Amino acid sequence: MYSNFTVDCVILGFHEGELKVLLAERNEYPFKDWWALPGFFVDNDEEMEDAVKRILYENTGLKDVFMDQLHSFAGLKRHPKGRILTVAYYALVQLDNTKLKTKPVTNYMKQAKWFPVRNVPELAFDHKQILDLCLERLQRRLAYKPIAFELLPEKFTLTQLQLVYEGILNKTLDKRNFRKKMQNYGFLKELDEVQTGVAYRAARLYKLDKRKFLKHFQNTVAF
Amino acid sequence: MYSNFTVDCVILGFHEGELKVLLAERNEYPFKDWWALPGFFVDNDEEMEDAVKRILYENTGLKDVFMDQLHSFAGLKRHPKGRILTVAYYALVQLDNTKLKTKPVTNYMKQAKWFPVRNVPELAFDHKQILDLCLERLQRRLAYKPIAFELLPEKFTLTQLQLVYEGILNKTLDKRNFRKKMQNYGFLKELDEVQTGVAYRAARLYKLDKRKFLKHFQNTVAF
DNA sequence: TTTTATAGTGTATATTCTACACTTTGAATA
DNA sequence: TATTCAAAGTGTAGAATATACACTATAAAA
Repeated sequence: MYSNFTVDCVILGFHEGELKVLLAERNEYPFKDWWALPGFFVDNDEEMEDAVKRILYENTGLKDVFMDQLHSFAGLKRHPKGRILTVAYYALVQLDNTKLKTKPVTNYMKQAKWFPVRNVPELAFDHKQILDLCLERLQRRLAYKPIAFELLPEKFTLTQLQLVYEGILNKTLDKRNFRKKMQNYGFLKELDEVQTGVAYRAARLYKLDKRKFLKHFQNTVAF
Repeated sequence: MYSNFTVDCVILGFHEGELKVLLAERNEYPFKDWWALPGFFVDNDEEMEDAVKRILYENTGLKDVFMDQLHSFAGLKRHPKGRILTVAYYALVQLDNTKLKTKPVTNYMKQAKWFPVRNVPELAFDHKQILDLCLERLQRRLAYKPIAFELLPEKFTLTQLQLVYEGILNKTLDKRNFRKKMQNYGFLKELDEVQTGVAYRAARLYKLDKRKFLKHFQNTVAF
């Protein structure tokens, strides 16, 4: 049995040097045929986080992803059928070519598709607002949560890491300064491995030492 | 008519050099006679923010206060009567001696009282968790939102401002460095007035130039 | 062997952060 | 009116961090 509130998910991935968001094409009124953030009613006996996981799985086939609550929206006019409270979450997934395929659908939606976050079609409900808030939050949280690393595979190059930072911050960064700073933090483990399958000099691979990361930022407050 | 979700308010003020939170003593089951964050069901035709304003007014007699959404809680076990989703907000009020009196009550609560935030009694539901999350958020947001100023009267001394920062960050700061930094930001207007009613050298009064403050922080993201 | 595309690296300057202690002021009071 | 009291107000030197900036190294492909 459904409860009376929904969760909406801003599902983000990083692909081709760009931050992408997964959108679903609705197959139900209101906003039939519009693109929207994947979301649905939470079951009565279901924890919110489990509902988010379920929606994530239905849309991407992925499990065990990083997620965090964003904000709740309950405007009287946000839904044409009357107020429906929604709790927005964001989820960060590690995309690679095999995972890029979206799962083809529940009955209430036609398809899911990845879009560059700064270039999305018009969205249903107040979902554009939710997306914008999400991007703003990510920029802040990037400074103290391991957000960038959740978007990358376990082993990554410094250039990939920089591209993720640039994608979230929406600005370019200086390569040398970026590397210096990251390496000074001391939470990157340099591996004895390099990239494979590239037609040029292969870059060194790194891993995040999450314990050190968390320790580094647990008590870091500005001032 | 009531909707099926509530708002809970972390109402904060600054008094006697300390950050204080307003708690209400419940007069209803569950948790009758326990201290709790003031909160109540949102009316069906009421915006959430208006519900927060209403609760704030009922408890303090104050209007026009700064507020911000914090987080939503919908755990299946948070309320003994079954899941009740609550949207937590925080509100920052300018306390002074005249405003310290709390309004004596609606029928669902016996009294409201101010407590030091780091020394509250055991709280009903998951309200301690909400309060802790609030304090953590405030520490982060202090760096880019005019939180400290919402807790102070329009005209304030630098020492008062420092005490607010210290109260929120829960640590002491160096006086000279604090002043240097604040004055360098350039969003404080030095007034031609000083404190009155003190038995020692009166301190200069300052005002916040909110436009400059917002401009200063609108695009400030770490990195 | 040359080309190509990206990896990888250092330095000088400016800015910000930190630690730290004494003098000034104004009201109260003796 | 001189003294006491309590807080206001102030500067500097050294450390750490941030910024701007351009070339060489490497590996695969042609």
